[in-house]
Amino acid sequence: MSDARVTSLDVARLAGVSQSAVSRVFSGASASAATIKKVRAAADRLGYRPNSLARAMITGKSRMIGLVVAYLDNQFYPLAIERMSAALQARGYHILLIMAGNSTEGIESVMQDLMTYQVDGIVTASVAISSDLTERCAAMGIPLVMFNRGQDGAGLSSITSANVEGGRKVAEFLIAGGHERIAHIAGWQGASTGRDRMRGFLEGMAAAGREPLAVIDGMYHREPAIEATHALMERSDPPDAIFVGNDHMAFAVLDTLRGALGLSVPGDVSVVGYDDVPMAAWESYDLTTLRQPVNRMVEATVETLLGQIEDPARLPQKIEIAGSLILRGSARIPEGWDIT
Amino acid sequence: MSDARVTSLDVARLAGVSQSAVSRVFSGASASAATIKKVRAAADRLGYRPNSLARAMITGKSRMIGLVVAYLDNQFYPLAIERMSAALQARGYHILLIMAGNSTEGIESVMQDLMTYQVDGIVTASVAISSDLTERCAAMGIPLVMFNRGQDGAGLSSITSANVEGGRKVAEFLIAGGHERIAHIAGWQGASTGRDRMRGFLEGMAAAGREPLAVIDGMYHREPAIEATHALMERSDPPDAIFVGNDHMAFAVLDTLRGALGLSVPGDVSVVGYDDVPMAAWESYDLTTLRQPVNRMVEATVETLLGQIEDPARLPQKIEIAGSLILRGSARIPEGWDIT
DNA sequence: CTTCGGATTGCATACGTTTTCATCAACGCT
DNA sequence: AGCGTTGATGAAAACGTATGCAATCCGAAG
Repeated sequence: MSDARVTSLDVARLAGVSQSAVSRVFSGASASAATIKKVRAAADRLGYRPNSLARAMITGKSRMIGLVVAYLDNQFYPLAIERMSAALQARGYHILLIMAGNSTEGIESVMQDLMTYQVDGIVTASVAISSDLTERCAAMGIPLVMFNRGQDGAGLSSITSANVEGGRKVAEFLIAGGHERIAHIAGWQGASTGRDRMRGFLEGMAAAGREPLAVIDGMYHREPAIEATHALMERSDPPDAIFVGNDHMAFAVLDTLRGALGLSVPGDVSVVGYDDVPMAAWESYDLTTLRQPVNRMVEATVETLLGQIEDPARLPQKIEIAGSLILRGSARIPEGWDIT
Repeated sequence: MSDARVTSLDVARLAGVSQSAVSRVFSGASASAATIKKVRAAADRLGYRPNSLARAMITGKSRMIGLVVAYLDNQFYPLAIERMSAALQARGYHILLIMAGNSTEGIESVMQDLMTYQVDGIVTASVAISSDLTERCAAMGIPLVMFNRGQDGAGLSSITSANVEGGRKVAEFLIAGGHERIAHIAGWQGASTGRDRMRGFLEGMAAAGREPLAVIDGMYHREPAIEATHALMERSDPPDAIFVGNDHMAFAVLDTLRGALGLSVPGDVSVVGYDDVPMAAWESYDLTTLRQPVNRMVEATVETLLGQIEDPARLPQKIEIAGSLILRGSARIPEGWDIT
């Protein structure tokens, strides 16, 4: 009914109590049963809800979390956002979403923006930030955790899957499958995930005395991955297996192998991805891939972040979550492996 | 350096001016060149940035937009979010993101939450809301625009593609292609988009004196669409064309036809989708589909919303944006159509 | 009946900004 | 020189809430 915004003072007047009483009822402080009843009744009648911004001013806690995401092409991120949002909402937090592209200077200003909104914490997903910025966060007492990307600086938390181990598992799997010429279309080498997966892969190969046929940076994008596939298959000694740095690129590789090149998978080439996004299970792709456990990663992210918010003295953590290889139809399966 | 939060008063003291002067410099009000210089210098030294929440309290404008999204499985929504975020950021707005699932009572409370954060406006994407709630928004003077979903209530804005017309176009296309038994796996009939596309489709069929072989509600989800595909193809008179209510379901239909059923597309069955998400252009699917122009829809959404924010007297609008049929390989193309 | 203690309550202040208002200096014009 | 005009500036109020502090109330214990 009322056009104007209704404040705690309006409620107080209608209920015949002081403004502080109203505040106490809604902030859960102690109040007599009688007041609570009167206040609730008046509030319901006026449709009153406390102003979160005013509340944030006084308490110093906005209950908002800044979420900085580079892009959403890769299905992994929408999924992660969905889960993260649910987890945070369940704990009474809200998400201030920022899309950052991948320009470093853009990030800088955007993060500053976030801070002016007094967010209680920041999650960056697949985004690299300058150490200057992390220090600034630390100085302002804003906890920061990097999701799915590590960084060397000491003072910050990160949650990733066990990328090195994952890369190694893939190498072992492909070697066990009897592949002779194994290539790698790597994740973007500017990101720790891409580098770590590659490192693990190379270690796994080396441990068996093997070397990759070739390694090409696919930049985590579709087009470069397609080009890389062509480049690999045009060689005189084309690979009989390709490990691709993430599922998003692996789909492009599969499309190219089967479509433009008319090859059979896994008959001519085995393909293994990384992530296990839902689409990897779709019949058209049926992609063998190393699963990143989104749920557990999100859970850890939220836990770490809120932990640091509630207890600022808590030290930053770097958590790695192990994932397992999901066997599907895009890669030859070694004897006996499917029983595992 | 400083652990504490730095306020305009700190800057004022360092610059040797009053707090109001600092405020004026940062809010763009008039000030002498001398003061501006002093204030800027002091602010830079302290790393001062105005507190957006305090600013919001006083101006009554938080420069935050609430974005309520049901789910992100369908690639159309991540894409839309990405665009919308960019457009809003460019105009100095920020996004408060809420995931709402599809439970009606969940929406209710979540929207209330949004309002306590004093958002300047709300965009709902693919979400239905009670008329009670729209009234409450109106009463609080919070503009609301529904993205990709219409609703009959008079007082609210919505941006959709021209769904009826789109459905009709698909019908005409499939009829022109000489298909004899045309079926429809419809979008969720609880949503206006699903109903409108179906209505247009039926109108188009009727205009040619035809009737659909069958119509099944696919709920906009993958599983129901797969079941519907099986149900259709098990008939004694299976369809030779299927119009699917959106791309997300169409991918499931294609997977099922080609995979489990071993059929050829478009040899045995033509398939047409709706949305034209990027994935529709991928080689594996190569889906003929009716394009929803995301960019223009987002542009219109932002325009409408900000228009209403700046001028509250502006009337709500229902905007429909026409899309065109994108011809690809999943449906037989009528003689001469590809030249269009 | 008095006194003590704990639970409630109201008053006033604080949070960090924008904005109105009055003051003041400077300046051009008659 | 006097006067009005303009532009800059500081003091103070306001936004809507939480909370420390003092006052008050109530019942129970003595």
